[in-house]
Amino acid sequence: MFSKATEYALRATIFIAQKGTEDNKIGIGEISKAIDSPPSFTAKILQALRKNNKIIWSVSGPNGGFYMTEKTRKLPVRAILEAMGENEMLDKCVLGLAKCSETKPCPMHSKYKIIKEQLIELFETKTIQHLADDTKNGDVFISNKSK
Amino acid sequence: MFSKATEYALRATIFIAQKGTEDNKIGIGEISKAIDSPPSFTAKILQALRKNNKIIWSVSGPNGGFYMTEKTRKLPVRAILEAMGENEMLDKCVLGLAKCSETKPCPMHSKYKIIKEQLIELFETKTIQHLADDTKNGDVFISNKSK
DNA sequence: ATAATTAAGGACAAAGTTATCCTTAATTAT
DNA sequence: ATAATTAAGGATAACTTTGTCCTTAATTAT
Repeated sequence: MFSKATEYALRATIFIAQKGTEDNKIGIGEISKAIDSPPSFTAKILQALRKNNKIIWSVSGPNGGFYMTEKTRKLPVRAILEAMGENEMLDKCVLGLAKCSETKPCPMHSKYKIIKEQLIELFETKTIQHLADDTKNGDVFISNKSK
Repeated sequence: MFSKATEYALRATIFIAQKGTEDNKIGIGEISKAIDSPPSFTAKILQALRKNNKIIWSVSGPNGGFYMTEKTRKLPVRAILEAMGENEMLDKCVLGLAKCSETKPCPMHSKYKIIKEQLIELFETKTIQHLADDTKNGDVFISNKSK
């Protein structure tokens, strides 16, 4: 469904939402180990989430790391997707037709549309906080590595 | 949603289903022009659909080209997706977690599952023939090029 | 048989994505 | 102030996907 970069972005953000606060910042090492992602690549992604879209926060230096505020935890999952440039995927024609539309629908259009609307609804109503809460006591991420 | 290769595969197959019969085969030139895809790349894709999965048929030589039989027109859209290796996408975790499952669900699992099931249902019930019929008198494909 | 036409298939090129490494900047502790 | 720690950012490498080109094989028409 999404690119690897977006998967890492989602996992990292959820993890940071669970554990990262202004006085308990999390380093890229811990994050990438927890969510099973390549550290440097993940760092780039977090930079983007921070710089362009201000979904997460960070500070350099000892005891530095990443964290989130109450405010950004309330953002919908879609905010992460937007930051990762996955917006197109949410309104694109399944057949990749540029001109597919209500008035000139491709043969999948009407049925696919209904499904896509549910996806959008899901990503817009679920917040980062919701996802963090749903896994607070689980080890969904940690267990990813050990097959 | 899908790769470009898969988009071309879907469009090409629908187009062939509409126009290609054993005594009216369609050349790669006409196909790629109609569906707005790179000819050589599309040729490779059609080779695969032919050779590995026998969704379409072809013959070389003058008046050669691609066509479909009644039988393969009745195949579900999913057959094309399988041929294009998009199967993984239909049962993958949104977050890309290897271990996400019913017993150890990621925080998107339960809601995403419902949507994914609809997608699978759609691709399994819609046949290539259905899609061909739905656009028989339209110029959905041809119009794709001219913006 | 020969020439013409069309798909098959191999080699390769271009572009995009994923991933690594190294240097710089920011921050903290001593 | 200095040293240590951590993210920021640039350069580049590895890999995948997308796309092109050329030669070969198959088929048809003459």
